[in-house]
Amino acid sequence: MPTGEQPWSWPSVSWAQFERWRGKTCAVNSSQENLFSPLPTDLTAAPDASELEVLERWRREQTFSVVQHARAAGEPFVFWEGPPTANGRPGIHHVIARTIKDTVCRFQTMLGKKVLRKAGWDTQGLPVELEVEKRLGISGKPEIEAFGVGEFNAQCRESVWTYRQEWEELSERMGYWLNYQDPYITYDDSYVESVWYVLSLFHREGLVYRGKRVLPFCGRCGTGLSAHELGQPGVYQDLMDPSVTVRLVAVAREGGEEVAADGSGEQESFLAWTTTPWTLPSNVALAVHPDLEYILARVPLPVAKGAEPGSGGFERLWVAAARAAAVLPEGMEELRRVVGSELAGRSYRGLFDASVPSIDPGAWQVDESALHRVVLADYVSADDGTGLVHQAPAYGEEDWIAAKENRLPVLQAVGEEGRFVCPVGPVAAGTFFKEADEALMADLKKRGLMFKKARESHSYPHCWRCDTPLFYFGVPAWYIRTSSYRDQMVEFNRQINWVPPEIGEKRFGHWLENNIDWNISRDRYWGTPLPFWICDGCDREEAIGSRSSLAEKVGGLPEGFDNHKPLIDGLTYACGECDGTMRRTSSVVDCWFDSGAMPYAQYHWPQAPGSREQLAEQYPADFIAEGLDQTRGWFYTLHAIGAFMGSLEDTGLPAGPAYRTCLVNGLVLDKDGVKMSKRLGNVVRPAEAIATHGIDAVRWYMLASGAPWLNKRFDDAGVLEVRRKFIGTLLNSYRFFAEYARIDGFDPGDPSILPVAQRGEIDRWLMSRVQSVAADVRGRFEAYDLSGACRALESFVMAELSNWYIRRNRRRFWKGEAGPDKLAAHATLHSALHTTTLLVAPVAPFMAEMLWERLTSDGTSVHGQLFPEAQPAWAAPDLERAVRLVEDVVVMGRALRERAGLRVRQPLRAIHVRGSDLAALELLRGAFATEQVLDELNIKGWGSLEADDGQLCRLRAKAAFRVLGKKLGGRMKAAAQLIAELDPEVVARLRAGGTAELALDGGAVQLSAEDVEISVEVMADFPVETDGRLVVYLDTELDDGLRAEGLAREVVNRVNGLRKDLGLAVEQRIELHLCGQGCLLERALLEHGELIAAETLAVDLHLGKEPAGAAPAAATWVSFELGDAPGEQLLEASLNAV
RNA sequence: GGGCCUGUAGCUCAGUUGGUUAGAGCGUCCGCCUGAUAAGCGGGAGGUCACAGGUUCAACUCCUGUCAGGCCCA
Repeated sequence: MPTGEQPWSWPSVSWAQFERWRGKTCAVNSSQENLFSPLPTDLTAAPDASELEVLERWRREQTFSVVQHARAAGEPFVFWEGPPTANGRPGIHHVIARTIKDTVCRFQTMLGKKVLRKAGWDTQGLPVELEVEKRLGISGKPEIEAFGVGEFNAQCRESVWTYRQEWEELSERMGYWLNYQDPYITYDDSYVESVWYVLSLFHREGLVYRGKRVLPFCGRCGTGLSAHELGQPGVYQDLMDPSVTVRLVAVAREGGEEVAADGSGEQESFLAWTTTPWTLPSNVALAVHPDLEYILARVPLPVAKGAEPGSGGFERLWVAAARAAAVLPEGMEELRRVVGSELAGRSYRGLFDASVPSIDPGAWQVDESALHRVVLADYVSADDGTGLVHQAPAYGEEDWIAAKENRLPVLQAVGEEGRFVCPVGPVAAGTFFKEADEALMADLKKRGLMFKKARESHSYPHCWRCDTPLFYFGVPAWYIRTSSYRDQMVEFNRQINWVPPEIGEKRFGHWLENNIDWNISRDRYWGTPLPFWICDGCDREEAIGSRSSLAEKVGGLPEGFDNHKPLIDGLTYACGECDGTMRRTSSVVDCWFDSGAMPYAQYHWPQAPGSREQLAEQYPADFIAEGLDQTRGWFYTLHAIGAFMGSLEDTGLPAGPAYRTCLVNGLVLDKDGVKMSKRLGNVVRPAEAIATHGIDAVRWYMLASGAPWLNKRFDDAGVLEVRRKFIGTLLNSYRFFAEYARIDGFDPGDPSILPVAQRGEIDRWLMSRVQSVAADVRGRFEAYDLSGACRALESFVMAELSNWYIRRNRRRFWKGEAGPDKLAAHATLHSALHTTTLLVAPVAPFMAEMLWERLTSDGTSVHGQLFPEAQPAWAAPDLERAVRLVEDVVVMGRALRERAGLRVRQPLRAIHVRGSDLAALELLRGAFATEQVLDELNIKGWGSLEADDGQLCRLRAKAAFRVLGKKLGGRMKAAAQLIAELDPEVVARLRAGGTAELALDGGAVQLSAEDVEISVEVMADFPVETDGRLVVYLDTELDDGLRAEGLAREVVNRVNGLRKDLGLAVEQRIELHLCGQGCLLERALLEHGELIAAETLAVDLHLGKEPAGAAPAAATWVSFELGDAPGEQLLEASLNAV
């Protein structure tokens, strides 16, 4: 196979295999040996070994490749694999996501589509670095740099493959077909180069800017911490911190000069509260909520103990109305009350005179006149503090956002090492931030600006490495201006088929609507280096989109250059527009950008030859599926990058969402609904679950037990139930079929098999059901309703195929000689199993393969077949309706037998049915339904089968609320009452298509048949059963003839039990000796000998204990007591195989 | 603190554009059937559809709030 022609490469496959799989030559290995061969005996009890054999066959015959080749010309169905990190172990939660992905891909392949399944690995980013730090016993950026970035990155590159084998083994074992021959690996030079190109496009379009990012910072380690690190245990510790409320003296600004706020002579101040006094020198504004009420209060100045309050004068303070009682002393007087928005723009005097350096925020143009004013912010609340929030944007995320909106300057008194960079009042430059609090507070107190001082305990983050208290700090960062095309992303999101829809509308939709610019830089080592060079002279930026242009700029790449730090950091070149040198910014890219760029980078687009064509075919994705936690992760980054890429003409990509359908799965919890964790020891290891139950059962359980997006409790008992009920029943259905098909040498290609249309009703019923179920399941898979498809199949296999068809038709398979009816039974069951096998194949690939192998024996794989479609020619809606009716009647008949204490083996004379539904009665009267009802219930005939006669039951009407509610509205209740009271004659007239008039307030209403639901009400004084539509009762009177026949059936039952106990093969003929005592039993043996012989496969039946010495002397006689009265009817039986 | 999801029988889950006896399986008790079945069938017991309001002729279903569990973010 010339794989080189393909843009992807599969392991090579011989043409013979290829052709054989496509079914062109079936001769190879297609002897009939395998046809209908038994399933492994331990398959049900221990499926693991059998599944491994299927795997071995797939491996040997390279089934995956072969199927992929067979679809190479098919219409593409684009699936993208979200890359896992290989330095984490795969868990049971990965099994559900992979089950979903594999099921959909198998289904689409069975629709004839070409589905590439390129594996991917996420290999860069902080988690990898942390793992390596741990392994090396080093911690923090300074130690990494001391260790050597080159060697550190080499270790990272190695480390990501720690569990690669485990991942690949899990994928293979669970039947997740993924092309691991040619995966995308995010650290590959080719991948990185594509990411550079994508970044260069963002830069080219002016969407990249340098800003600041406020993040928790460890002054000792000199590094910011990620959200991930903040989530480490022990990070948040309770700390006693000062809790201070300070006065910020209000001033008016006139011509740039500060003047007192009003002429009263009383000082007017804003009160602000903080637990981080060290940020006060960096204060730039006060924030109030625009809608919150604030008051200006007149309060007495503090006085010495014992002095009269107010004797020291008064001051005026602004505070949120809701906080006044908590913050202000008693005796305050409210002077004014305003909403926050009215305070906006008021000025106050800074707390310290120090000249604190300001930094360039990058993301906005600073308005210097905005310094030390009141600004508005929605996040302010009156739950604590004073309702006026001190703003230090260099040290707070929310402060930073408010500063951006108000174009505030950013003051930064504390630098990167956590030390003051300038002297502030009593605090010397170089003081550690935590140690400055006391001095700053003393200074404020001395100057009368301290309103209240306390200490309180609160939860504060510490560095997980060195336990140093963290502080929030603005560090330089690169951003993509995603907010500039937010509306486009929102619009494209509406075109995505989210399963379930609310994720897209709400969780993802809201997130997009509140989109903020994407910080793409990380000050780390193991990642895609940002391809941005900056001139150290004129600050000009350039983005470099490929290795070749980099090589051109710097005059050739050094030996061993691998697209990563540290070598790339040394590559500089002359600015050309000034005398400066272009140097790369030191950051690497957020690894989420790597995975979000996989649609392009997985094909090394656009640098690789042919990659443009590949991308054009494989973009956008038809389908992706991952866990809910990817909403703000992969789902977002794919979308954010895709929306941008589609907007550029030169990419040739369509403007629209990057993926059309996104199926989201929930978490997998333990059986008690608790998150699995190593600590609790409740982690389910995939390998163990698979070894115990087999993967098919696990896959089926994952999909069938509730909607995929709901959290799933993984319970062994649930998997066991799937095995016992669904899988067990399907396999046993096959075992039943195969056993008799082999005995009879059934050949599905036998030309004398009757066409479906000429078979009996029960066969046509099953074929009708088969094709209905095929259509239903196909539709559900197409709509990504995977659990619905599983439920439909479970119910079909268990209730209809096995419990109804096979149970009702058993005798046709094992009784009598070959003939057209037996052949039809074989053909019908074969065909039902054949279709069912195809239908379950996407979910249970191993079981399906085992069944397919035995049902067809042509050497093909079920996974290369086409998915079944509805067969309109087989549809028999009347038969389907009839069987539903039969089941209703049978259920009622069995209930009546139960109440009368009459077991089913005892024949009864008659069953009577009354009903309101004339069409139903007509169907029941038909030969097919009659036979089914009478046979199933063991009754000789219909006693009566009629419409109600007003004696046994009465016709009743109930309002059809759905229909009438719309017409009548408020008069519904009255109408329902009147309809319930309608005379039976009126109801009969309605049923016959007539009309009736209802006298309602506000005018009479004409009723017709569709306005009511007609039922029957039982009036009988003897036992009947009803479902509201039919009324059933039995003729329970027995005569000796019926009793004798009942006994004959008991005899059959006992003899067959004997056969089974003796371990006789099902087709084994016997010689049977029976001896009965009791006149009824004797009569039964005489009258029903033929029945007994036929049902027990007795070729020779002898009655009596010593009939001419036919019973061998050594015969073992077994005796049974039959009948209701003990000892009355005694049976002795002996049998021999012949 | 914010956004979102979930809450239905002892357990696991269905429940259609709101429409009148809220279903299934497991478990449990009683009975039955069985020559494929580690299965199946019938019956019994088991429900304040988390709670409280509201809209409506009508609410498990729609709206508001509360509570509980979970996820994501802060």
